[in-house]
Amino acid sequence: MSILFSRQCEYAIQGVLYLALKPEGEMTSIKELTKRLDIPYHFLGKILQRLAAKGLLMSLKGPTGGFALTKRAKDITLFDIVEAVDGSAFTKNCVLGFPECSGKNPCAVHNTWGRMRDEIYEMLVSKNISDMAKEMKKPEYRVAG
Amino acid sequence: MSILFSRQCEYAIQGVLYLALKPEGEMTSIKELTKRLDIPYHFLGKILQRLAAKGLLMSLKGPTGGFALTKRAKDITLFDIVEAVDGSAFTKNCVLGFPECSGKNPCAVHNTWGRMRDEIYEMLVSKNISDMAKEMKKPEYRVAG
DNA sequence: TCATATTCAGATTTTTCTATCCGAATTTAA
DNA sequence: TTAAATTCGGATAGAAAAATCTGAATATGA
Repeated sequence: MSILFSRQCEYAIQGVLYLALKPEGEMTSIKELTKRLDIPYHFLGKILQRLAAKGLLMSLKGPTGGFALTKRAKDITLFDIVEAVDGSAFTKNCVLGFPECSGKNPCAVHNTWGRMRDEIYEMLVSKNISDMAKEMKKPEYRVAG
Repeated sequence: MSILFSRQCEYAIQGVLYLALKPEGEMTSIKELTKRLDIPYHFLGKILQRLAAKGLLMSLKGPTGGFALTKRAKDITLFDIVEAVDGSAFTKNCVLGFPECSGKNPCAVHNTWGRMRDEIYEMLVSKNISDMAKEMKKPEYRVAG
């Protein structure tokens, strides 16, 4: 079970991190991505199409075609990806599910969770994709096979 | 979309918080609960049955029947409920979804998220249901209608 | 005893998310 | 020009979660 993000969103993050290690402008095919990461082919295709539609990725058909980042990896944050795929519901909704929870009518963990939510948000915007990908020793070999 | 917990779990928490305001030993029917909280009748029934099976609640059939806490509200934490319904997957899995993420092979937010996860856990075990329910001005009237 | 109000158990439906399939459009390179 | 490799678009299937339905069992009180 996914924790904070939908599975789609996790796949999107993993894919973009992989793309971030590529030389700028080089195209990467879904085929290569799904071979290295452990993600179903057609599902990842859909996800990358969505990211392309949102302007995060560019795409090219034909042999030598594939996907690439539209911006430099330095200028992309985790939050950009999460927002594009899952939206920003987690910044708004009550963590206990009370529909009317708010500052004036707080649930019992409203303030505590508020601080944590801010920390999570900070985590998502603070690091860029380029640094993150390099930080992980071998993001592309994470999955055995 | 729910954030950290499944919808079932959110409903369970809301229900138990409501029960915590009742005099010790008093039975509360699903009917009353679903009238005050905004939760589908039969779904809540299933959830309370599960909590009863796990030993958190007791139940009684017939008129004047219903559900009640088995322990004093002071001795129940949010974590007790979350664990009973959602299990403890969120304490284990990688937040970015990398299947092989671990201390030796960490993803780019492994340590940061680890700290946050611990804080969340701390939040779940630190407060008891009794204090929480009282803290909220009127947990039972949260939902308009 | 009997009508009523409840929980209980299991099956079923609905909705949402995940994943797959297929054929068309596009691009490359021989 | 043609074969091959890719993305694209839309439909479909499958799985999981959420919600509903139905009838049985049980308890209450008149």
